[in-house]
Amino acid sequence: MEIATKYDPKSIEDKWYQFWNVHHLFASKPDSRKPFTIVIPPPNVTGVLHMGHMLNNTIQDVLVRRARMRGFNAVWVPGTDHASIATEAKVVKSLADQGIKKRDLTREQFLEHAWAWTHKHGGIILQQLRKLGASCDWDRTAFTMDEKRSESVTKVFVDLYNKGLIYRGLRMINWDPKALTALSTEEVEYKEESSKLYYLKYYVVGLETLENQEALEADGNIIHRDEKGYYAVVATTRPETIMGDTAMCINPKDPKNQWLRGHRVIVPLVGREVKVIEDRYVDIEFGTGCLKVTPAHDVNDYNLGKTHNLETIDIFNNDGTISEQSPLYVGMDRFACRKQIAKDLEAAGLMEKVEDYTNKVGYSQRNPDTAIEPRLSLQWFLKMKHFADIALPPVMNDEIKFYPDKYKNTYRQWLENIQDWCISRQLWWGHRIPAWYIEVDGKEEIVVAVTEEEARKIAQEKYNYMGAMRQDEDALDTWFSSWLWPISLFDGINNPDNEDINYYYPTSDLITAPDIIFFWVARMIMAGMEYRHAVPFRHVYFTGVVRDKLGRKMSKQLGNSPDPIMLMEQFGADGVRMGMLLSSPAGNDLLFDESLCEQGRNFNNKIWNAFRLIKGWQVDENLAQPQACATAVKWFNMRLNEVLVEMNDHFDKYRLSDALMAVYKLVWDDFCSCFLEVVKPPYQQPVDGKTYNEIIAIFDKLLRLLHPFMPFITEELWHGLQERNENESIMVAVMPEPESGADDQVFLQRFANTRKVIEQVRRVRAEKNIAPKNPVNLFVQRAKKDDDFEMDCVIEKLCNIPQVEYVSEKVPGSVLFIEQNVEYFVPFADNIDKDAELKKLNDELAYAEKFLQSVLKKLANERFVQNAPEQVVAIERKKQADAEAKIKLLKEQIAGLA
RNA sequence: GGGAGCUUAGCUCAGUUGGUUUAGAGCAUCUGCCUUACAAGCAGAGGGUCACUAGUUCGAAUCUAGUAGUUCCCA
Repeated sequence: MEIATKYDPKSIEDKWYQFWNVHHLFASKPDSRKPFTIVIPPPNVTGVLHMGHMLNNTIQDVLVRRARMRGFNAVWVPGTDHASIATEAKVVKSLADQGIKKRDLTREQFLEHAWAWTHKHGGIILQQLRKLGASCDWDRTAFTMDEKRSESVTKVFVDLYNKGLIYRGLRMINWDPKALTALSTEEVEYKEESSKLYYLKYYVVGLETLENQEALEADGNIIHRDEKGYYAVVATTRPETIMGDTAMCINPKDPKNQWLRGHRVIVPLVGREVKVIEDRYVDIEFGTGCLKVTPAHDVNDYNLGKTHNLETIDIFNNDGTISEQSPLYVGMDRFACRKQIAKDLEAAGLMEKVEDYTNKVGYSQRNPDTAIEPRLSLQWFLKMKHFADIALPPVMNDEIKFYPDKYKNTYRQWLENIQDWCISRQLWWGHRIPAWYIEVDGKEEIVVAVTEEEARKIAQEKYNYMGAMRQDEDALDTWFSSWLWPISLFDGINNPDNEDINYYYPTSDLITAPDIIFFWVARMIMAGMEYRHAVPFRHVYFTGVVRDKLGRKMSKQLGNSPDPIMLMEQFGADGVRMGMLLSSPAGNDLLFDESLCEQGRNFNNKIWNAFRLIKGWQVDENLAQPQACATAVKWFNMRLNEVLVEMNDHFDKYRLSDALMAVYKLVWDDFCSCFLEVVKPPYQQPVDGKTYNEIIAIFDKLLRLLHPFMPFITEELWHGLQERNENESIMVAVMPEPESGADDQVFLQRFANTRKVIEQVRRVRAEKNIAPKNPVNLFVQRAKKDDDFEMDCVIEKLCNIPQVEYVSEKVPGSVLFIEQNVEYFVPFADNIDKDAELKKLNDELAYAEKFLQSVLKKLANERFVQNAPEQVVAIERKKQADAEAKIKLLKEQIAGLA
């Protein structure tokens, strides 16, 4: 059989993915086995695969494949999210490119375009996941806006409204002037930026003459006056909002501004007279201690306005331009207006000074270039107190475990300071709010129901109303559907007692990024507790952020994100999977570098070639098994068992990269570099049947162990290893599990020591430039033990030594080394570099003596001997004895050479 | 401003209850090899004052406090 020397992933990946699909190996139905459920964090329906998805979905696939092989009825449910704001923005832009304006379309027309767009671009990402090898149950693919999911959302809205948990109210909300919609507080991201602090003059009304000399002269007053009169100075970062000023506020305890008490001041340029109010809220230290109050455009000012009964003047249109309510600059953009007003204030002599200033500005998460505008608006809200109360305990008592668990803190903090969730969005792409407005006796009433028919019924019953109804124009926040995902995927809202939901819920693991812990994770827990009275998942594994090797977040703007599809073409899906996993310990950011994928590809190639080696052998069933092979097989099986224990432990802690590294080293260092080298028959000679079968069994186990990490190559080789039935797959083969008591620690230690001897001999060969094909001799200065034959044959094979010999005397003319306080001699009559050997021995001696000293120092300390546990002292005494023995040997060797 | 985390080899990270750790791994580096599965490879080697300071202890990478740097979350 001819097998290529290099592994070519391209030729096999599609073949096996199709094979799995055709044989329905990803599909799951409830049965008597234990379920293992993962629901995919639904990617944006019109999105394309990026490195974050690669990491996230690789991890999910590893966990699902492993669970499947461990006998669980594993299901991984895929789907996509409608991503209201992002998708609507894309559709609006695409329409604009065709010369169509959204506002010229009806809601129905727009939605037609949006669905067309979704059908065209939707699901690309799910196709791409197939390339990665994702073993999703594709028959279950869902979309947050498909029929079942939409129905679930509507039902939940109506239910929560009826429970009094959803209300509609006028509140200060975060407004995105680009997307033209309200946002929740979570969707605002604060960025630090360097801006200006403008100091504006507010002249005091009617204070041309000094009427109250005493107040003016009181201690601490800081009084401003120029030829036009007395004035207060207000520091602001947003001078354009002065058109909405309806008061000026000072702190009643601020000595600087006592003289302003009870006066009125004139808003610069605007000319409006406003009163000076007093409130402890004002920070005395900030700026001058005088605060301009704009109740329509700042949350804190709004609260002041409520307390002090101030007028509210909304000077902005919804797109961030100046509104007709403003006396000046109508129609101008807010930022253009800021520049202009600064100039005009300067020109009018109303600007005291301008300073550089660093402040934090809130930006829209979905439109990172758009500063959000606080705005008073009528929106729908979900009361969160109740949900915080039910969602906190399961995480705090570890019913849901977070990996890493530091996120418990973050979670608790958020829930303890939770604000009501603004769930309405002024968008069309999404779930339309099931609320209808009617006019009863000149008053607006709201009817909330799942369908219009039902709404009509309620209107009639409750208000005896049969007239026209107008449905709310707004859609719901996308997260208001995502939070139901683990339930709605199994139709658990519409059919709360169906077989699927009862079987698959609660799900097992959730794999997601920490930046959506509030948006999604917390809210899923809330929905789960509310609608299933049970947690939605047992474990939450927060992946790190994929960064480039300079530590920068990957982004389109920087162009520092590789194309995952290209990567997979270059290194193979298995290679990329491995690259993703290798350097991503749970919760740590992953500094991605293509070289990691290269490492993955190299590993694939290594396995490929190990396979080539084994399959290239002739087998002779009549040959007796050589001792070296018997030893190697015995050792490797024990070693494998050890690694199985280690890997299970890593998996239990969600340390996937450590689990992968453990099997990586097992395959490369133990299996390829050691085991195969021992059992490898001499050139062009056959291998004995017993050993061969054992090798095949071992390789089979290794492939199964590797399968969750690298599904394609393992399936290919597993089928090449021996004849399989037509529908057999490694995907559903049994995962090797550790056997307790299978490994003999003494034997393992002996083998480890043997490997050290081998290394020493190889070092000697390397130092002396002896080619591997030239045999050398090895003499051991001790009596031969009964079981030495087990290990000697391994040394002989790996070092090309005819026979290991035991002697009672030193062997002159040798290079020597000490291992486990036994002397070994490699005779080397020709040219021993005495000086070099002496130097080496002296260095070793110096090291050993220094070590002995540190041990003796410890033992000389009475308090140590008295206080430390007996065991610890015994260990130190053993160290002492060993060191002394070694020093003795070294001294002898030095004497012998000199 | 409040909170949480991090700082160990050139890089990315392990290091479980303080004691077989004068500290491990992978990658990278250096040396020698196209040896018969693999140069996407083989054999070998070098590399660290565990951020800094003080303390607790017989004993500190590990515990405590402070300092510096850094990341994230919240306001």
